[in-house]
Amino acid sequence: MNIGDVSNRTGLPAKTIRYYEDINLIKPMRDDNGYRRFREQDVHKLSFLGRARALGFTIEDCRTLLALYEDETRASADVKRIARDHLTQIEAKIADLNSMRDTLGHLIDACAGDDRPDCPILHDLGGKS
Amino acid sequence: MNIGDVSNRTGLPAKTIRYYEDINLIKPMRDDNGYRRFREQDVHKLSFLGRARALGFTIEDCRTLLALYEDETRASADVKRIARDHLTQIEAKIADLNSMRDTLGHLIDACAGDDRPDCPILHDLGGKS
DNA sequence: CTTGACCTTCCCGTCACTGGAAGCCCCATG
DNA sequence: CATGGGGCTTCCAGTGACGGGAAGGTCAAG
Repeated sequence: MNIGDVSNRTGLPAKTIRYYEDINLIKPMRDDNGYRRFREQDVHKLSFLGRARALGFTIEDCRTLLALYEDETRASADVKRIARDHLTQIEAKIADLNSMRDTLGHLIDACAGDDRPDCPILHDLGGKS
Repeated sequence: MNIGDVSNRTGLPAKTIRYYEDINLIKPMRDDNGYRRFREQDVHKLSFLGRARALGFTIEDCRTLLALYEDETRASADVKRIARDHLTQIEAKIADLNSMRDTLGHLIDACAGDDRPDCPILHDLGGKS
């Protein structure tokens, strides 16, 4: 299977697949013409990576998770710890964004949005004094 | 005022202040020894930028907002549009993160987190088949 | 034989900084 | 007057996770 087929099957851009090879997440074979040749095993790994990335795990987390996935003697506690740490990060980000959304929402509501210059948004950014 | 004082007063790292000069957000004077000399006006602009960045506006948004801030003939509608667009982005990000949090939360709850290898998190990442 | 779709590598750009090196400037102390 | 330490300068490189695009090799169809 060539990279285009793998891209179609996994939904990952070819660029991303090459990148994952660059950083040693996958090691596809090579044909005589230099083309990458992917086995089912590679496609499976890439699908795994796609799903892990979609859950927001960093590439380094993905690397670790993939290693655990392939380690029959893993402890699920190790996986759970990574996931929990990541969840904590996500929740922190959500909190940040919620705070921004609230502030911004109030300012937008207070702004007339017409052709006059008076603007509570700019007033707030300029200092609450 | 030197960059260190401005950093203390605005809370922005000196590196960031230099960067903002590099990209023409501010134009501090220079002393004979080459040191940047900041006026109150510069400090005020930097505080504005710090608050706008804290609300998650991109640098380019900040540039536009600063220009509007200094334009007495602005229309508040222009400001409001930028803010609303940004709010939309924030809400999209929050939705993404909430979805990640929910999925991840369920998986974490389902994972024993002990020394056995069975792990619903990895199982899910490996494909729901 | 040519066209056009794939594939390859390589390098630069993204965004908003951050770290660090090498070197100048200024003030206080011995 | 020398020295030491902190502050300032510029410049270069790295971050994360790719994406764009150039230059060129490969392959199957018409």
